[in-house]
Amino acid sequence: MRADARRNRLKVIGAAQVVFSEHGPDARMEEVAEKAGVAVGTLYRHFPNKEALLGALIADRLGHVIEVARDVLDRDVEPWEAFSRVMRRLTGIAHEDRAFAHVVPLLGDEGELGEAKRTVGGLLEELVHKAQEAGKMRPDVGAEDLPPLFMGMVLATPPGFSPARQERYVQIILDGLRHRGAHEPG
Amino acid sequence: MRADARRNRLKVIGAAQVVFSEHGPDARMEEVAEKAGVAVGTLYRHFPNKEALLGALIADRLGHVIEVARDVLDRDVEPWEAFSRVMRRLTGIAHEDRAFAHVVPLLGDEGELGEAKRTVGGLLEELVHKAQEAGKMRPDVGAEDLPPLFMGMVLATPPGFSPARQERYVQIILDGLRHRGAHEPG
DNA sequence: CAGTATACTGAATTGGAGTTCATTTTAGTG
DNA sequence: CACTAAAATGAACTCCAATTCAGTATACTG
Repeated sequence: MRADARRNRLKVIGAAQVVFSEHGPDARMEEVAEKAGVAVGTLYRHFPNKEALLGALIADRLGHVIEVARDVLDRDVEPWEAFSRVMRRLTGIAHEDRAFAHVVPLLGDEGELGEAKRTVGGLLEELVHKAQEAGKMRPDVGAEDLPPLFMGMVLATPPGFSPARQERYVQIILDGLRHRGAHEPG
Repeated sequence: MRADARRNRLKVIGAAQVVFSEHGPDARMEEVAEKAGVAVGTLYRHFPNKEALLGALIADRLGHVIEVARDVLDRDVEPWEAFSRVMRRLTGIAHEDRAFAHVVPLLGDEGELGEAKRTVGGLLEELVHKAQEAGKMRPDVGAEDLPPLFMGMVLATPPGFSPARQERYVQIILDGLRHRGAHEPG
C-alpha cells in the first residue's frame, strides 16, 4: 500500500469518527471527506460504501468494550462491580458517539461488526451470569436486555447533554437491575 | 367541508397512524396515501406537510397520556401507583407507535404538539413531586428525566418485540426510580 | 529519472422521497 | 339537471445525499 494511501486512510477514519459521533449514522459522506481534507472519491477507495465505513468504526469501539470486559473477568473483579464497570464503559462510549448508540442495539450480524457484537454478547452473558450467581442481580435479565436499556437512554437524550446526567441515568438503570435486597453499595 | 373531504381526512389519519406506528417518522408519504386508498396530493390538501401530519398524530396520542394522568391525579391514587400507571401508559403507546417514541423525547416546542408536550410535562412533574413527597421515589429525578429513560428503551428495541419483555423493562426502570428502602410493592 | 501502477479528484449520475399544481372528478345547490 | 366551488389525482419537479468514474496527480521501482 502506498504511503499516501495509508496516511489518507487514517485521516478518513479519524474524520469519520468525529463526524459520525456528532451526527449519528446519518452524517453525510461529504462532511467526512471535508473534515478529512480529502475528496469523496477517496472515501470510496478505502471503504466500499458508507455502511462499511461506519461498521469499521463501530467495530473498533466495540473493541474497547471487549477489552474492559476481558480485563475485569480476568482479574476476577467482584461480579456486580465488574458488570457495572463494563456497562459504564459501554454507555460512556455511546454518550460520545451517537452512531454507536444507534447501531449497537440493532441485531444485524454480518461481517466484522457481527463478530464483534457476538463477542460482546458472549462477554455480557458471562458478566450477567456471574452477577446473578452472586445474588447481586435480578434473575430475570439476560445479556440481550442490556443494549435496549442502556443504549436507548442515550438515544433518547439530546446530543451533548451533561455527563453528570448521563451518569445519573446509568445509576438508575443499574439500581433497577440489582437484585431486590442486595442494595447498599454501587 | 364536503362529505368526501371529511371522509378522506379520517382515512388519511387512520392510515398515517398505522404506517407511522410501524415505520417511525421516516415512513413514506406514498405509503400513507396508498394505505388510505388516496393519492398523495390528498394528504397535502389536509396537512401542509409531513411534519404537520405526524404532529397531529402525536398530539392525539399525548392526549391519551394526559387523560390518564389527570384521572389518577383527580382520584388521588396512591402516588407511586399513580406515577407508574402513567409511565406504563406512556410506554405502552410508544411500544405500539415507533414514531411516538422517536418524537416525544425531542424538545421542539411549536404549535399544537408543543402545547400537548408542555401539558404532559406539567402533569409528570406533579406526579413525580407527589411520589417523592411520599418518600417513594428517589429525590434526584425530575420529569425531564422520564422520556429519555422510558422512550429510549423502546427506541433501542427491535420493532414488534413481545409486550412481556417490554413490561419487564418498564419494571426495571421503575425499580431504579424507586427510593432505596421503599421497596416491596409494585 | 523515466515509467507505471496506484491513488486522488470532483463533476456527473443515480435514486429516493417530499412537495406542487394543471387537470379532472365530484358533492352540494338552486 | 346543470353549474360551480371544493376536492382529488398523479405525473412532474425539486432537493439532497450516496455513489461512480474519466481524467489527473503521485509514490514507488529499476
